[in-house]
Amino acid sequence: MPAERKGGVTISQVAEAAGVARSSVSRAYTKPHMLSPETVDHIKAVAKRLGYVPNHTARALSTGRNGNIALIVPDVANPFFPPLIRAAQAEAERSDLCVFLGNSEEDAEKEDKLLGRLSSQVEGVVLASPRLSDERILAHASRKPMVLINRNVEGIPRVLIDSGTGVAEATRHLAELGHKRIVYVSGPSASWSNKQRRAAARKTATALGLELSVISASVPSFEAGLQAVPSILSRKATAAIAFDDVMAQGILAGLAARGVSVPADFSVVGCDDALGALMVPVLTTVSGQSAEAGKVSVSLLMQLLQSDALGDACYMLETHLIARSTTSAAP
Amino acid sequence: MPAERKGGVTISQVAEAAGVARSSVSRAYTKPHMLSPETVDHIKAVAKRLGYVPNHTARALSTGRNGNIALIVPDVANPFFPPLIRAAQAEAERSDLCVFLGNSEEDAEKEDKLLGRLSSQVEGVVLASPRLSDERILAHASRKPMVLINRNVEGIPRVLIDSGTGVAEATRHLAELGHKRIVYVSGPSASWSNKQRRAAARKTATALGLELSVISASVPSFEAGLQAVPSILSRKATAAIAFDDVMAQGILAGLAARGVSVPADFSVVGCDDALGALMVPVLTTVSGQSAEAGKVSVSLLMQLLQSDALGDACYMLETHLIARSTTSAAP
DNA sequence: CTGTTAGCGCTTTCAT
DNA sequence: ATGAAAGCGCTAACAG
Repeated sequence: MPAERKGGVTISQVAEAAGVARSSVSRAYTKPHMLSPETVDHIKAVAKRLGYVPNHTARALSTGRNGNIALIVPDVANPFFPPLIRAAQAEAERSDLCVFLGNSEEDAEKEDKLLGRLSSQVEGVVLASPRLSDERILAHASRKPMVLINRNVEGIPRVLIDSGTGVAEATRHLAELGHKRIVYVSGPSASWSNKQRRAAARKTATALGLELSVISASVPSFEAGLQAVPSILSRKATAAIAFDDVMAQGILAGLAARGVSVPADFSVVGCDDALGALMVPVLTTVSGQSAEAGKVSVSLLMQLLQSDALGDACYMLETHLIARSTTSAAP
Repeated sequence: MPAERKGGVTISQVAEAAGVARSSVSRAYTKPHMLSPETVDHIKAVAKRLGYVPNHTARALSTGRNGNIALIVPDVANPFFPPLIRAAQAEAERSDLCVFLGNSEEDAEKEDKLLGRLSSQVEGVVLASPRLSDERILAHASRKPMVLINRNVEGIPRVLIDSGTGVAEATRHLAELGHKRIVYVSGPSASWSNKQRRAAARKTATALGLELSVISASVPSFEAGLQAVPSILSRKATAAIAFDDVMAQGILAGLAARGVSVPADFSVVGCDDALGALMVPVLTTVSGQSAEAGKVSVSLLMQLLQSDALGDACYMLETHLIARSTTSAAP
């Protein structure tokens, strides 16, 4: 039994047992149309009887293609990513690819290492919300086909979730509700999305005559949101736009703990719609598209793998405000 | 440039450039102690200059070990799993393993396929909350080292989160609060955890003289929880224990929509503590341990890979009630 | 259609 | 301490 578990049946054994050449066995699996139907049947029958299973590794070494891709994310546990991962998986499966998942823990160095470690066994990689520098990203991209999610590096195919539009809508929404002072609670500084959101909030606020101040957090966590609350309150703001839903949720909790009721006394809007309608009260947020991003990214990667030249592909995904119950007229 | 991207530097090129044999280059990486320090330095220097990176696939073919493991879960997007995945990753990394992630979409057949597809390129697999039959699991386990999470199949190393104790505590908690009629909102029928939780609820309820009825749902989703609400209410129950936090959240939402206030009019408790304290009101739940399970499972797998015989390992993780704010005295 | 012959890039005895 | 040579299991020209 341990013998069966070890190694396994090889193509040669099948070939001998079937009385054909090794190449025929190989062809029976990869190019059946090149063999007579009877031969194929015969070979497959013998193979099955022997319990033959093609060795993926050997095939990969020979062909140079391993049928794997890597997906690297900053934090699997951040609810923004699971839908993305799920969709990417599904799309990969359509092309019969397996996916390595890498978790960088929001750390640029770790991301770098993962890229190095994984890239030797995949055909391409999709890098989601990288915290790495443009230089390093370019370096890796020059060695392996790569597509980026939520990072705008020219020359590398990328899918961008344009949360700028959604955040602008959110800001306008708050303005219309009569808010005058609002705060943007910032996320990771290396995050493209964060820069984009902050810029959109600032621009719109200025255009509308709102006062906007920014509070910084490095990691987008519930905790970070919670801790931002005293600072938010001290600025006499009546509404906050958070980098993402998780932080928004933390802000909600912090507000509740201080007896500030939402949305009566204070309005908050999140980003990504990662928590969906799971909460009570239901969070006003900016739509996410993370699943779509996951899907599109691997589909782009597929194209990249086939045509090599994909040009300077940049796929934009629209977002918009989803007004639910954490925003209302300014107190 | 595309030339650089193709293939890559091989051991032979390094050997030639360094004026040594291929085997020496190999040894410089895998058995440095067999070479003189100077030779190692020299080789590594040349290798670095050339941008040499050992080819994982070739090495795997030669050694028979690929340094990969597979982790298969029913649903990445279910908040129970991300922490598990994260912890498993981290533990795998400690042993310098890469992990393939498989998502079965709560579907037994898909799980079966994934297992087949992945097992040819990994050294072992950890199967979390499988929906597959014991037979199929055993079949796969006989071909590849495997450890199970939340599934009790004798002979296969497994880590079990004993939510029975926690659910019993929860039931007792409700009894003490004066609830007389409670309902257990069931999860996937193929889930070991579900059976265990239901059994614990039933047993404790009986012992305490509570009336317990069970409502079935096949997929543990927010939606499923939401849809269970009419049925729950029709049974005149005053409290519900849900298979997991996500369903509990759905129930909360359904209750809110019908104007039933929690915990004043109705109490609900979840399971897994997957949502942590992210919600308002904060969910009373049974602790989860999913991260610990992820960690322990790959650590067990490591042992299994080394010693082959691991005996009938069965690692139990304790759980207990976390009383927060969705439970209170019966109305 | 099918067999022969080289490798893919690396590890690993076996010599030296 | 280092080199030479033989594969790991499979695919891919190139012949027939």
